[in-house]
Amino acid sequence: MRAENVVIRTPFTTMRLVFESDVLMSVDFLSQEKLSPPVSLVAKKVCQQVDAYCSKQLTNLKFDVELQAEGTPFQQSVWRALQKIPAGQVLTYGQLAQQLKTSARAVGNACRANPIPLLIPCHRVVSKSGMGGFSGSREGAPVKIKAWLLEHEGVSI
DNA sequence: GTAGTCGTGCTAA
DNA sequence: TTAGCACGACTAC
Repeated sequence: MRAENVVIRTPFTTMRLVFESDVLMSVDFLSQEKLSPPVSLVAKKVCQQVDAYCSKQLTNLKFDVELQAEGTPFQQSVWRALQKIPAGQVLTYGQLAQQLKTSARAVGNACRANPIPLLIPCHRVVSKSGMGGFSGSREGAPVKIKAWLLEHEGVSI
């Protein structure tokens, strides 16, 4: 299996994208790491699209890259619903739970398990009483990244 | 208004 | 089976 780790810098943080055989497997946010430019055609294309997103040329990210987010059937259904939320629009955990006929906490759990934040836009789901968490955390740097992304898309919480 | 409590749906161990 | 969650509703003060 061909694996590729790409580390790029964005205006909000440094991102690591992990590809396996031209399929994007996971994305994580790093405070600091040596950059590692994309090599494969697919990785280059994704990085260009992330750049375009960051420079507001393409705030509504629709990546034509294959994603493979591994999770339970329930998590997959939540992630599919997340990908349908357009840029600039946010839903609360409760609203999304209502759509999926489940509970807000269950949606939060699925969001926490999202291995590909940004491309699966879990930042567009917020708590009824505030920002909610991001990237597995309810406070600190991840939440600041979430705030940046929402502000970038023209959403104020 | 806000802090505390509990119900909820789901996952992982 | 049980503990732990990126939540929300309800209650008491």
